[in-house]
Amino acid sequence: MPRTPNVTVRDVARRAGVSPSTVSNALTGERPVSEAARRRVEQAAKALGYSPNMLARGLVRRRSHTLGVVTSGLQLFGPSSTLAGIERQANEYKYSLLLNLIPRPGDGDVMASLSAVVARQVDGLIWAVPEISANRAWITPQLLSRLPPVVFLSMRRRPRVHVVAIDNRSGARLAVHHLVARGRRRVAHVAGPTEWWEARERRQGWVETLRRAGLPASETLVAAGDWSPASGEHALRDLLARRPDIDALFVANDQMALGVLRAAQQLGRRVPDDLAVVGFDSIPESAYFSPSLTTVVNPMGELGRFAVRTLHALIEGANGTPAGDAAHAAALTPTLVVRESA
Amino acid sequence: MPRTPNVTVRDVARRAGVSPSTVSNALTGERPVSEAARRRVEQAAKALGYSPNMLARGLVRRRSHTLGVVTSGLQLFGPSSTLAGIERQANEYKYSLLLNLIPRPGDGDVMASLSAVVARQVDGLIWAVPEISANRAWITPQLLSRLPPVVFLSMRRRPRVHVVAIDNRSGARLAVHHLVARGRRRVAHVAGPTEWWEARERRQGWVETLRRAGLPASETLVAAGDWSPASGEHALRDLLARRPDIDALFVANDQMALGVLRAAQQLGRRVPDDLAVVGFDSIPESAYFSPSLTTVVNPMGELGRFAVRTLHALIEGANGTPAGDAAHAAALTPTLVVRESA
DNA sequence: TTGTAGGCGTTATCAA
DNA sequence: TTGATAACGCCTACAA
Repeated sequence: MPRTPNVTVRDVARRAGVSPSTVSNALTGERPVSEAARRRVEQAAKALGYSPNMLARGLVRRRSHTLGVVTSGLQLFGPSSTLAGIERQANEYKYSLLLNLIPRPGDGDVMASLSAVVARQVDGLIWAVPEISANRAWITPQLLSRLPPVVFLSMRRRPRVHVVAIDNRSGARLAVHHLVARGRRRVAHVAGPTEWWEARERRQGWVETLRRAGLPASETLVAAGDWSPASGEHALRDLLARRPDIDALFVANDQMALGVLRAAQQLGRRVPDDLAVVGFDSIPESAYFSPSLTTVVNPMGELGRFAVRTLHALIEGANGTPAGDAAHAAALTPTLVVRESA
Repeated sequence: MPRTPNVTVRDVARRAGVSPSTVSNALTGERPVSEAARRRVEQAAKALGYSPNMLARGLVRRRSHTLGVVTSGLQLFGPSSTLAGIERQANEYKYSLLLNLIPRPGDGDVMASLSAVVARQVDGLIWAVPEISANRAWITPQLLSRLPPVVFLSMRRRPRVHVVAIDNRSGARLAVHHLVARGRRRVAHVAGPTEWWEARERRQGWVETLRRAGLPASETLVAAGDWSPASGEHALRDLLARRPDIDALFVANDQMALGVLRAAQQLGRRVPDDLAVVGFDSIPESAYFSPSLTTVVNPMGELGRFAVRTLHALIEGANGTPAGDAAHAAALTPTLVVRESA
């Protein structure tokens, strides 16, 4: 399979009997070109199999039409849905995506990813790594000034930074409120890892709702997992050992909820009769758990799309009217889907 | 947040008191540079916050150090695991990834994706869209000659094309053999959509194994789904209506198996006693289904890594010794994980 | 070991 | 409307 040698504007120009600039103008439509010339150029381009070199174009235009995406944990439903949403919206804007995965999202060393992306001259950057411990410490005005416009996903609001996130707290409130409204009085919580911002938010929503209802939200009602089904199983056993009286459970994600359901079955607690369970995320499988899982619908795809739209506005604003200078934060609100488990 | 104006090699050179080429050589290590010069260059680069422009470098070197990945269905476990594997291996080789998603994988119109990727001068291409109906019709020598080296994932072998795939058929054999060896005699099959190559392979493995064991593999023992849990549920009802005598089921993926388990429970068939069930894929949740699912482990991540290694060899060979000219195909073999359902 | 000059493929500028 | 020319930022001969 011998590669065809590069066909350039000059080749097309020669064949069409015009100058390189005319070829460029004809193909990009930047400036008007006579109908005759345009036709000849298009013919020549097709005949030669010409395809413009975006690297060269990017070099002179100082625009790569590429967005960098740094994310993590792609094998999970959430991050991959977000990525899919990002891609769809980027496609609509004719952006390409440069993908970079971070192996350990809790790690602070992000310089490699950062410079890889920046060196490739992306027009904007979406930071979709979840906020864990101090893995946002690198965000300084100093460093940001060397980056293209950045939109951060799933982290708490910060001054002078653009953030787009799911409103985890309100999602948790939805879930817990549903349980309380059904008459449950001892609502426990299986939390995600404390280091995760999203886990803390969901827990906070649980606390707030119980307090508001005049119900206890004590430490003994909480067990933390690591998002995995195994940890959910473990958490329920722990919880029941400490507090055999609980009658409902808000679980911080669907995977752990799956483990909870299994453990409940093994321990002879009927769901929802003895123990009502609500999850979070709404992974596709959750509708087919036994019993099917009542859960919070996390609009991950929409989050991705929204991030791209925000970034697009930032990029356009950057070299036009200096629009988006005031950093802003936006939150998408989850909904609740009620099924058998609660 | 004002963007810093571009810092170039010339700026670094001026500050370090050397020539641009010395800067280049010092930073890339292409050619030897005196220790003194190197130190001054590095200092200057750091002070100026210099970051090389990969677009410019790619233009002159004719190497973008970027791999294009075209895939589909990212919200599913398989494709996203593969992508994660691709990324990991690409990272080790210092490649960046240009991601492109195809909305409808059964569609034949792939030219947009193709030219977007080619125009960005990727050094190689991984085509990870599943083979469905005639969505490979575009693969012609004519067109391939205009593309960089391409590795195709998950499709049947073809002459003059590099293919890396999971050996679906042998995975299916593993599953069915397990059922037969446990004494099951009427083993039905919930298949994926006929249009999918992978679905046909898995079904073929089912047929082969039953034939070899002298057991029937008739049409009435097959129901096709669309990979979703809902379709699995539906398929089991159909199957039992036709053939109430079946005692085992090989399901073409874990998601459908989840639907099957649920339907079985509702219909009062005990798994595995009345009906043994084996799935395919080994999604993380499957270990926590009730009962936990015996299934075929699909090395998706490994597939991605392998694809990148293959592509890397192709790229290196392309402009060195003309190595990988003979197209080749490789298949990764799945394994079986035995749990409660069979 | 270092510097100079030229060009990678494209678009922008300016003059025709 | 068109064409020559000069960048964009970098690397690689080649010369010193």
